[in-house]
Amino acid sequence: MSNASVIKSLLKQSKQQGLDAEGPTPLYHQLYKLLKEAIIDGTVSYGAQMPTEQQLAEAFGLSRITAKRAMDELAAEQLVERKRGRGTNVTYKYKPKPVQAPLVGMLESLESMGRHTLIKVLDIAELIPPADIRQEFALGDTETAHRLLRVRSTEDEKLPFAYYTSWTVGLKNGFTRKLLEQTTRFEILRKSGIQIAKIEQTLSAEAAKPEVARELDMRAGDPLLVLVRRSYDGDGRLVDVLHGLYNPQVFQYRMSMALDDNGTTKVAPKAAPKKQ
Amino acid sequence: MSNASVIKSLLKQSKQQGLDAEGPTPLYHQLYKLLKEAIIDGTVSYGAQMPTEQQLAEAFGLSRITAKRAMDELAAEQLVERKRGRGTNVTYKYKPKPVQAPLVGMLESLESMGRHTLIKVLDIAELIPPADIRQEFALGDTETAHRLLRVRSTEDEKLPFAYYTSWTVGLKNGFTRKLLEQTTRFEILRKSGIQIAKIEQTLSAEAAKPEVARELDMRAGDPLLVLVRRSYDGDGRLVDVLHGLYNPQVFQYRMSMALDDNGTTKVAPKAAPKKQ
DNA sequence: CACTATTTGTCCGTATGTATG
DNA sequence: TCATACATACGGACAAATAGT
Repeated sequence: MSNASVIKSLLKQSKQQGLDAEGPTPLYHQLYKLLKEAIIDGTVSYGAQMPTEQQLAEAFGLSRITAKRAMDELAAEQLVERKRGRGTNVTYKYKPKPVQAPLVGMLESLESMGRHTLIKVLDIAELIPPADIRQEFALGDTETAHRLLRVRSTEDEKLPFAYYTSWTVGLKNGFTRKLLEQTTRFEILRKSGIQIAKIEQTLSAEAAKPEVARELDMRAGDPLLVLVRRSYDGDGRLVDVLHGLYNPQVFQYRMSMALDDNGTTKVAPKAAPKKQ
Repeated sequence: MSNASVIKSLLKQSKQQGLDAEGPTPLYHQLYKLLKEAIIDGTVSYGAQMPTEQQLAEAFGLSRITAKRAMDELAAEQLVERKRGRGTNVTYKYKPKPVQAPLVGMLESLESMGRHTLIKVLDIAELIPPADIRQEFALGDTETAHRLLRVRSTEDEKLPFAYYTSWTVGLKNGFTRKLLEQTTRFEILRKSGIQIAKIEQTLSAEAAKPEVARELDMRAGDPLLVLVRRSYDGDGRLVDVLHGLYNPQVFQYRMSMALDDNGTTKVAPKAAPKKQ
């Protein structure tokens, strides 16, 4: 029996997700959901024979009718085909997501990726920052800083994938739209006499706010990859805070490490927009 | 009427989540869940009066008995207190999470952080992987791999912050619970004759599925930081795929870089659970 | 004190859905 | 397919506690 292993695999799965006879959701629906997942994610593949009603009933400890109903629901959605005397076969074709193409280019820093991406400047302003930012810079209640709102997208597909909010102190002339679209922010700082000596980066995740979701072509509440980068000058003073919000569908942060025998690591971070 | 606004808010919520009379899960349970969320996240606060059974019934278009049952379930969990003639009041105290403190400790790899954390093994199984994993390992339709489900939490506060799913091929004896709780997975691989020579890590973000949310004490749909790590042996063969899902409230990935004049970087990744 | 409105508690009868053997 | 048991959901009716007039 080739499907003996299939049943076994499903059973183990059920221990995790649990078929709960006590819970409020009906058993046939729990089983249906479990089977559907196994089909959708390709655990049982196209054309494969599903377990029989009898086998399911025994394996999960339910009656045959309950197993039948679960399978009927699958059939109603055309995920399987049922034939009297022949059994039930999967008719859903699992489509693997386009494999993550090996990353192009290699970038030392998440933000300095001039070539194949496009920057749109949403806003340039010098204003009083919110309390948390003021505290980080140790600014007084009325002191100002330069805030930038920008969106980065792929040049070819015009697919927006990053939303940046940055706060900078100690700028003489501020930013201009033209400068920002041509050169990097890093360069502008350097020309303004500010030399970055150290950066601290933190990666996290958060839900997209509506205004960000709109710009990134996502829905509010969708998960975002978050990069917070604090840049310090030679004297250890914080001069810039950057919040980068990335659509994880399009952009991922990637790094590769070679291990020697001790387990010591050599790290080489890379990052790039994925190919669709 | 002071609770008019509460009802209004709940109704809007219901349009979001939707009370579905057709669906398989019973109405009283759907309503119960909706109300519970509103209480847990502080939408209706401690001591506040809940809508009456009559109001709920009208607002959601159900019978009083159904509304009553939902409220009774809340009372059974001591989330509310019910008194004849007086109504139903919230007895759950919403606790806002304290502000994130700076990180402590330093770790070479996200997974090898033995000291101050605790691992719980949810499941050990040898089963047929879903198609995407099978493809990565180049496995046939019936070949199996070893799957581990684990949860990592802080030792002191017992605060779960990471949910690991890992797939491993080429294991002789599989894993045992005892081994996993004592030594690292990395060690077990080494003893099984598998030497890891290179790893590839990708950081991303995704929404929490219900079974993960449950283990991490979060809500389904909440954003998670995702680490996917592929480990290769000396011959460049993929031997292990690890999916780490991290609660970003508790855990962040941090790295620090020193810059020289050229902009060349020396990277030192660190990661640690935050202090509450 | 009674009277009333409000709100929950309890019970009935009925129809439909779920699950078993 | 059938008979059976139990859960869900509805509408209605009445009782009991509470608070205000």
